[in-house]
Amino acid sequence: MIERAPAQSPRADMVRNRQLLLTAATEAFAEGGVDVSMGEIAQRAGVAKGTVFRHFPSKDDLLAAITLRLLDGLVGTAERLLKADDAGAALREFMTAGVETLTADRAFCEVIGRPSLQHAEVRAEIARLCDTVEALTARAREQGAVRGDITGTDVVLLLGGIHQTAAPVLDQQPQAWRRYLELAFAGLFATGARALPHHPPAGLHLTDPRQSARPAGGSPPSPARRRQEVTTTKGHTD
Amino acid sequence: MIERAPAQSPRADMVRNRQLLLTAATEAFAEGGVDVSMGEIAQRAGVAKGTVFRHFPSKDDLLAAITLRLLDGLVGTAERLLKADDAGAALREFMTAGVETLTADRAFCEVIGRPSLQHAEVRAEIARLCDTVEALTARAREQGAVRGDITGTDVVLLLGGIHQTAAPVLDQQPQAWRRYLELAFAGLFATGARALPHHPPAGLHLTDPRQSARPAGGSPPSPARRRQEVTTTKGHTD
Amino acid sequence: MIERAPAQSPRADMVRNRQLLLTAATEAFAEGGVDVSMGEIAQRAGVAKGTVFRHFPSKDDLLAAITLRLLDGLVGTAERLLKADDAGAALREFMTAGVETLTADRAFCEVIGRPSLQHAEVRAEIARLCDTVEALTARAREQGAVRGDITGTDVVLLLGGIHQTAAPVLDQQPQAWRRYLELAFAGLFATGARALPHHPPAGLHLTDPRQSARPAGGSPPSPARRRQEVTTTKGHTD
Amino acid sequence: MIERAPAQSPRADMVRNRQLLLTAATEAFAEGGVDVSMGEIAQRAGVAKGTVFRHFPSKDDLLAAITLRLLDGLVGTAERLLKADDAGAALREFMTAGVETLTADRAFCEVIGRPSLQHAEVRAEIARLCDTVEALTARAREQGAVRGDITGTDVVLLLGGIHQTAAPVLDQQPQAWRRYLELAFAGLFATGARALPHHPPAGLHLTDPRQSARPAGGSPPSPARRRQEVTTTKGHTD
DNA sequence: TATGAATGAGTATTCATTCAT
DNA sequence: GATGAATGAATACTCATTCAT
Repeated sequence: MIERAPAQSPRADMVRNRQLLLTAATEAFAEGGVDVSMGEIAQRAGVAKGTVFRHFPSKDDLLAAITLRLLDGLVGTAERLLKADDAGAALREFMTAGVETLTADRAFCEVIGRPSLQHAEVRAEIARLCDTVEALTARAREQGAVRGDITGTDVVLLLGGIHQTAAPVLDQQPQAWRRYLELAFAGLFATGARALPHHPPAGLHLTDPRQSARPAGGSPPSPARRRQEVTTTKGHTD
Repeated sequence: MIERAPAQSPRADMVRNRQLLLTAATEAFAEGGVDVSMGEIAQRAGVAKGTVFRHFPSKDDLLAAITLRLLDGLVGTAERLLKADDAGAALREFMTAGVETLTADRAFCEVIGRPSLQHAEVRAEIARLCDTVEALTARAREQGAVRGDITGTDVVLLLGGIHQTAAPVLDQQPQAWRRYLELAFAGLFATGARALPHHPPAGLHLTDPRQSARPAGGSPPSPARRRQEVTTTKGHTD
Repeated sequence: MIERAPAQSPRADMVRNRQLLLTAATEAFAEGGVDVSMGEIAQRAGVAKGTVFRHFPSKDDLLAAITLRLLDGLVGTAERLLKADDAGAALREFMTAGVETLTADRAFCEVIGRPSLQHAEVRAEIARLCDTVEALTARAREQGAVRGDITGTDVVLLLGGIHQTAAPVLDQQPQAWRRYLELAFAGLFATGARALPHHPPAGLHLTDPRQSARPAGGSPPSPARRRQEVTTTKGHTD
Repeated sequence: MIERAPAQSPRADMVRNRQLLLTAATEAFAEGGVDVSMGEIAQRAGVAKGTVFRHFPSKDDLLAAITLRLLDGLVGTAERLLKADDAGAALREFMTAGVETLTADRAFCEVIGRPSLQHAEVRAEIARLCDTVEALTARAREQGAVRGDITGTDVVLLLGGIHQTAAPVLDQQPQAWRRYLELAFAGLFATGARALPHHPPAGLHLTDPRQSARPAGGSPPSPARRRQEVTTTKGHTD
């Protein structure tokens, strides 16, 4: 109902809308977490609700797309830093970038933090991130810049942990994460410290959540659950 | 639907139900986060929905009750450890207990992590926890067991951070948090490390969420939002 | 579930649905009073519950829309009659139309009758009605057709009163209101009668109900009451 | 659980409670209308909810009991006035008392106004009231104090109408009903006025609402409706 | 392709009523 | 008889998703 400039290709508009949506959704989720409604995102992007669903068949797909963009960014950063001379400094820089990213995006944390929220693609990208960061970490280990028992997966996991440490005071002290990042560095670079217990996680090669059903005591998965398999963890029963 | 012990007084059943509810709710929230419905909790506890509301007039009250139990436990632990000789070991023990507690309860983290989810009582108890832990930390500092720039609030915040670090692999490796706890200790006890940047948070003396409205760019607060001021952050639109 | 005329634009259906809803709601409220549920209205209109809320974001809005339609009709009638030569006859005609309207709609009375049920818009329209009717009445007074101490607000109030007089026998004698209307005329046009006591109401310029809390003796306003500020007056306890 | 003074007879307490309840309920309903909850009434009376139900098996029964008391009062007043010399003045006095009673009790109006809210006993008492008032009116007619075409049922109905006229301004002008009562007198006593149209209602000998089902278009009476047959008119659907 | 109206399952919460103590 | 805990149907309202235009 609103005219659009006749763009170069018929697809130009679609591409534009996709960008608009990703931007709006990133912002919206960042501010409000995964519970922000599709309607609000549509509105922020200035498109109709139907358009959101044309581009992303479900809310989960949209969440996945956004998360992937962020993960890609981190992977890119890690890859770039792989070329730096000082591997310790590179690791520092990567982690700083990583925590900053998380701090800006609440939804990202929620998605990353809950296995049940994850798309296959996201899981794959997480694996890629872990691999790249493992390379980064390996170099730092070899250069003696980090303690020897630290893995790439540790580093990736720490990103979320450091962010979470500062999260409760985020409103009052938006930079507090820097404090806890430094504290983590102190641990990470404490080459003389006592060895870490418990073997390092094998990576975040998370299993498909659909296979790890309710551990115990739950009711059978109601049919109404079918929709929303991924987004919601709302158990329910009735 | 559930057998009942032939209790002596009508209160006996009520007490039992309250316990049943707290247990069921703790479990349910731990598994599914704060979005688990009251209906599911009722069912898990084997009572009718109305019974949940008789015991906890609103979902927030239930959440608060659960959270308070956990916080009380932590405060108790901290108080007990205040009497230990070795303040460093005491701090270690407190943090171990703390992270373990968190690991058992996802909702706890969500409630603690989001100022907007908090009851006045919960905020008060958090303050109390911070104070007690500050005392614990002060002793450790004085004994030279921890670096000098660590506060009690730092310690409390770290509990959530350490837990979060391991959370993504919780299903596969339920003990992974021990690894990151030790790593945190390495940072905390690294007395020679470089000073932490950014002054320590003043405590978790969180402000009343009703005063810190949506920061920016949001949609106008729909009137229907009025309900549920505390629990939900769900935006919506259409 | 219901046949639809093959309309030209998507709006056609929407308009139709809006009409369907207003009609169904008017009927439903007329029969059952304001306590009829939104679900029943949806069903009567042959639409889903969500559709009702798309058109009228809350029950109050629906009630207000219906009431406004009726008020508008009355204002229109009054304005038209302002041009008549015989002001007394015009007033008679207006009142006849008014009572007839009310008789067709119970909810209208409940909404008009209770200050606490009112939308700002409804209050404004009531004020407009009073003003127009005051003009009508003033002319009748000047022409000596009505007693001198009758105001427009009196006339508007009488509409509800006359309707109410006949309401208990509405089912058995749907035209009984004509009898009481005539009786009211006899009072109104009784120019020689003794003066009315108590000064006339200043108009129905009702105050915002949120400022006039429970007068006395009540229970403390439960927080859960916040929702539904307008529609319900349901106290509760337990 | 609370000791009570060992009253004369074992029933003394019951009688007391019944009074307490009737008083509390009258007040509560007067203030809040029929939607006040049984819980609130119990609380106001200082008894437990169960006690309310022991005395009045359902909310309708309680409502009926209260309404009967008021009706009884009116019948008593009418009977007393039957002995007065000046029948016109007696009628005036009766109506004044009647409207005043109504004005003090919102629930009474709701119950009287809606056939569907009525108990058989209430209907019988209304009939008795009509009869008594008919006698009162007949005397006034015979004395030429009222116009000849006015019946006792007219008078009873007018009570509600006059009250309703002033109801919308009740908060601001609690005495406004006197104005409309006088206006009604002017009509009633206007012996020279034109004859009233439409034959007078045969009385309020209302039919059992259960026999006059939904007139048209409604949904089938849901089984869940069975309870609450009288009180609620809440249709519902889903 | 974009739109936005319609859908309908889901949520928290209320309240009359029942029943064990 | 009194108590108050438990019940469960009902209600207003939300939101992901579908589908006609």
